[in-house]
Amino acid sequence: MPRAYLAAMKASLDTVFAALGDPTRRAILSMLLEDDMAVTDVADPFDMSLAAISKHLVILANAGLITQEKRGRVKWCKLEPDALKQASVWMQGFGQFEPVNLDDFERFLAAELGENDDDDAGGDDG
Amino acid sequence: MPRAYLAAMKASLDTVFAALGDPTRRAILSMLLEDDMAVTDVADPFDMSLAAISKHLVILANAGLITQEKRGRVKWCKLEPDALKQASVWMQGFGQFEPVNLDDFERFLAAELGENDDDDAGGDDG
DNA sequence: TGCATCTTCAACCTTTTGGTTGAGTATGAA
DNA sequence: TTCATACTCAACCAAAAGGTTGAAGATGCA
Repeated sequence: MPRAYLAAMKASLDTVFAALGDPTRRAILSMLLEDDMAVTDVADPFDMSLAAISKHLVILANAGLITQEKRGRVKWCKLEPDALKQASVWMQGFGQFEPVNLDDFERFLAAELGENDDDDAGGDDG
Repeated sequence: MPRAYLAAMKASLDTVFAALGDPTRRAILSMLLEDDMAVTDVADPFDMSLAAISKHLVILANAGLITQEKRGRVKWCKLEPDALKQASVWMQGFGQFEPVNLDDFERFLAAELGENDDDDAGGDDG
């Protein structure tokens, strides 16, 4: 098999993309965009046991997408966006996309919400 | 749950990232970077049945990452890099990465091969 | 010490995923 | 028509993923 294909099969990309494949884990990453959080607080908005969230966090940590640091009883979770970089490089290699900025990201989120979220009555800030 | 998290859970992102989570499927995408291919030819380098590859192709097509067009007996598979774009936007929203160009991509592939592939004697350029 | 809190572990369950095989369909060629 | 090629379908299987529950460690507090 040609060598570039081996690179595409690299394990680290594997763990990153597999981690991103689960919607709960992507939601967790989005939450951590705003601030570091304790495991309990990460779990809070989800309709799922703490143990399940704990497992998701292990998967994210193994992929390098977050780090966890215990201070006292509390284990703090921190987003590590650098781990996304190699995956991003891989993806952009395909499309030669133009660079994307935060504006694009926010517009993207807004568009997604417009499609999805019809219980969002009002509260639209521009 | 805050609205941005819902966006992070969007189904289309889900299918794209889940599709990318499998190393065989990423390898297929890499192969299609070079040229459109028939299903049989896609399957050829893999140590796996044609039926298995056929299923992978369905997953890639459902994620919008490829399209398939039947001409005669042959079903041609074509890379659709645009589907990667929204995933790329999502990822870049996290890191505010600098734009990446094809050079970066190739350097990335080279570095991966350096780590992995020790039958690669020489060819190390800084 | 005793108790509450934060988190993980272990055992278990169900569903999904990724693979196989053999048969079946569609097309092309002789 | 007959045969070969290109691909998919259906049934099945094993392993992995994602969830649950209850118990068990750590740690902090009174």
